[in-house]
Order: sequence, then C-alpha cells, then structure tokens
Amino acid sequence: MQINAEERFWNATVEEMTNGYVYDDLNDAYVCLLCNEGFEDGIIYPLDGTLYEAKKAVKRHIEDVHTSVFDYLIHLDKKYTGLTEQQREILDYFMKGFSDKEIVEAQGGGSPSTIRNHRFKLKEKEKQAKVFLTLMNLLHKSSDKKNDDKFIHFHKGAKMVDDRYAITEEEKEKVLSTYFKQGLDGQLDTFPSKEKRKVIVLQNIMTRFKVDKVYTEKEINEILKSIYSDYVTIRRYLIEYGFMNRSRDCTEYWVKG
DNA sequence: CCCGATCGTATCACGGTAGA
DNA sequence: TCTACCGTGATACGATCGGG
Repeated sequence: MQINAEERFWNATVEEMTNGYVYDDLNDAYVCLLCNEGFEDGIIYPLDGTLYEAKKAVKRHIEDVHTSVFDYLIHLDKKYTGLTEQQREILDYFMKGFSDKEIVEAQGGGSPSTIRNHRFKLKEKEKQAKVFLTLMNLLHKSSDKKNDDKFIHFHKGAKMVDDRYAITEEEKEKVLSTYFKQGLDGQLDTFPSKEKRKVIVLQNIMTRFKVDKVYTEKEINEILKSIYSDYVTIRRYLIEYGFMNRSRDCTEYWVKG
C-alpha cells in the first residue's frame, strides 16, 4: 500500500510541514511532502558533483524543485491557505523582511496604515489558527482513544513481549501489504530486517499452519518453501519467536498454543 | 532622562462584491 | 436584491525605542 502525496501532506504535523519532508518508517526513506519523492536512508545521492546523504538530499531537493516550503505553501490555492489575495501578497512581503513603508513603495501605492492593519489581522489569524489546531487535536485524540489501543493480539508462546509486539492494526496492514505484494496468502517478497516487521510477517505465515496438527520437518519445509526461498531462516525465526515448537530431535513441529 | 518617531491595537466609515 | 464580508484608509491612544 503506497501512501499518496495528499494523504502524507495532510497527516504531517506543523513541524513536518515546516521542514517539507517526513521520515517514512516503513520504507526507511525521507519523503518530500510537496511531491512525494523519496530519498532512501543509507543511500548517497549525487547532486551537482556533491554527494548527499538522504536527509540532506531531500532538503536540497526542496530547494531545487520547490524553491522553499514557504514559496510552495503560499502559492497553494486559496482553498488550502485560507488567505485572500491581499493577505498572500503582504505575507510574501513580510517574508522578504519589508517594512510597512517599503511594502507601500513596492506595491506602488496604498497607505502604511492599511499594511499595519493587515499585519495585525494576520497575527490574530495566527493565534486563532493555533487555538483551532489545538482544539481539533484534542478532539481527534479523544476520539482516537477508542481505536488507538487496538494493538494486535499475539500468540501466547511469544518469549519476550516488548516494543516489537506493540503493533497497531494500521501498522500491521501497512507492513503486510509491503511484504506480501501478491496478497496475504501469496509469496513473501523479502524477509524484513527489522524485528518488529519480522514479527508481523511471521504471524501472517503462521496462518498457513493448523493449530492442532503435528508436522514433520519435511512438511514444514514444503509449506515454507512455497512462501519464501530461504525457508530455513523463516523456520528458525518461527521457533525463536515462539510461534512454533519442535521436538528435541527436530523431526516434529507444531504450532505453539 | 525626555522627546519625538514608530509600532501595535482598536475602532470607524466607506465602497466594492460574492453569494444566498 | 440584500447581506455579510473584505479591503482601504483615517484616527486615537498607549507602549516602546533610539538619540540627544
């Protein structure tokens, strides 16, 4: 499941929007909020003969492609900014550090008192926006409370329950659609390197085993092979994370209750 | 420290205009 | 067409600041 640019943009916090990018945990990448372009962590991006690591690259990208976050936002449709044409123009002058007088000169007319008025009104608007944002924040928080605790339920055999198991429905869905691109009962594309994701993937793999059946090692291997080529690794992790048990001589396997 | 300039805030009047 | 809102500009008044 790919998150589209709109969604990412509107989910961003004020800080993130100010930066113009967010860190995408699922893909280990810095993603430009303005155009959804991703810069994978750990990869070096060459730009104009200089090498940039991902975070720097996304910043540089915003400068190159979008000029600045301010520039991008202020030119958004009125519908999004809530600014009138005058307010937009004046805000642009404020950004340039113009005084009221200088703005009058730049506009080729008008009165400083008008600009002063605007300056004041915009400040007031800012305060109102802050209060409104906080109100909505509180509103969302209280309505989320019911759903937010929806951490997924885990098998009792889990040996160690820590942060790796603090997985929400939403996270689980995201991870599964990333690693099982052909569907939940399809093949595994790659085995994740992060522990938390391993747990999610393993849990899904477990749905292919019957709870009360005792499997031979060969049967286990066959099932796992149909999911992922490196079935040995999967098998080892299933045991390690306590999803499965095996007999001492490793000939019999069963789902841990 | 004082004085004048400037700033921030508040209010009013007037004209334009989008939309019910 | 009426209304509500916007932009403009004037004015008042206190706060603040910088220079002498």
